[in-house]
Amino acid sequence: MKKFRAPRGTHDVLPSEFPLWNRVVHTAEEVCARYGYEPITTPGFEDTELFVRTSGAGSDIVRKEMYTFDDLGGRSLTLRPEATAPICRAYVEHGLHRRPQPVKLYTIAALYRYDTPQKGRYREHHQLSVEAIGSSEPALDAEVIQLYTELLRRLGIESYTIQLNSIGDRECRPAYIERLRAWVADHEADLDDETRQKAEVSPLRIFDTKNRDVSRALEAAPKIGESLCGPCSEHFARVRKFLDAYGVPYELVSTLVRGLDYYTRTTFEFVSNALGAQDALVGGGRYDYLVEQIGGPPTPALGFGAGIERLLIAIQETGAVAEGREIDVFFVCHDDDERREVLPLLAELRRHGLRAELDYAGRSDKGQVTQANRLKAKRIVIVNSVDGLVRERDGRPDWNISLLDRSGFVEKMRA
RNA sequence: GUGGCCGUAGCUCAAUUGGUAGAGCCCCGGGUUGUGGUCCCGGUGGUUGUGGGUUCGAGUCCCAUCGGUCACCCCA
Repeated sequence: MKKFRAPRGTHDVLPSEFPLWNRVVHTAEEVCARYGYEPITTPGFEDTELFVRTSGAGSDIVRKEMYTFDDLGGRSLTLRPEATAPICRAYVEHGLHRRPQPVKLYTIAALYRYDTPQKGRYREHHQLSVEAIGSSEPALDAEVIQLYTELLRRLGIESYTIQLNSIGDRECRPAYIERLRAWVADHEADLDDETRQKAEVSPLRIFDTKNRDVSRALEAAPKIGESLCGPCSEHFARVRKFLDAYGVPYELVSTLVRGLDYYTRTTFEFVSNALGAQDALVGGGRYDYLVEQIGGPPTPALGFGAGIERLLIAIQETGAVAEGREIDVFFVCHDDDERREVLPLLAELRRHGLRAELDYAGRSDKGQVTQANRLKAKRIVIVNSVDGLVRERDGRPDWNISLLDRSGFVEKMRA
């Protein structure tokens, strides 16, 4: 018989992992709600063209990471590799641009990328995506970034650095890219093949190299920051001032770019040394042309994606553990007569919000008590006909209780 | 897609120069105990990731493949 395993790069979230998982998810939802972001859910797959057009044919996602398939009706669909384009699609499709702007949305969803798995990188992973659509205000950039610092604070994650940059817009970036390509052409001898190729496909990313010599050579290359047009430059300056006002520390990284084509102006990443090579806790930025690119009105926007699995790794690095909810009452029964006596009480306790259990594994009396202790039951009720011997977990003396008075029973178990 | 390391019970690991699989934990039962977390006894559980090959014989050697892990690439 073939043994099945979770497909490569995917993983199960087991019950023992849920307390921590839920802590992350619930905290994220609460923080988003306080900042005025509303939940939205989009389909797990979309028209392939949506991602190709927005991420860019030259992006790694489109070139080699999409789970694309034809459905039985001949449609080309793709498991969503990122959440921003789908949310913008929904924004346009449902006329959210007619609502008061900006529209602030968030979602927590599984994303799919066909990539080689390693620590913190999975083929199916989950992201908190926060998107603020319909405003170019620098204060909104600062809000989105500060929101995430607040989430990290609530989760107890302190060891990280915020990297910030601006990559310009369609006014200033094309001219800059021309200058950069020209510089690369003049300095080919000092660069490697990889860098020369990147200059063609994705010129902004040439700075992201591990080659020391290339890196040194590139220090003399023109940087986007020096080439920003007036409006972009002013926007970036105001973003920084607002971040300062929030008291959010950041470092300017002139080589920080994004892998997707739709980004403009502000880009940022939070990096953590707890994560190994995949060190980004979150990545995001502005995408002022994305909405109109998919058929909506010109609509400035920004957002970020934060990997839930990476947050979990970072939290575990802090040594934090989350415990599941304890059992309130565990009934120990010998036979069906006693079970019939107990079942109504079990239902009654549960109806009143208590977590009550009994044995379903055919355990011996001793085994049942062991099980109760294992579940950390606060109270064990050892049934003996219509009475029960109540044993307190905290060591207080045992006492007897009647099983006949239901409401009285609930009262005493709540005490 | 590329490279390094790794792959024995649910978990953590052992198995002398290749000789035919074991321990602890967990789980179940029994004993002791205050019908309890200690202790003692017993039990369930593996075609050694999978498929080939070398050999009288392979967990141990070789090849392939799958998976894990770390790194490159890129990112969450």
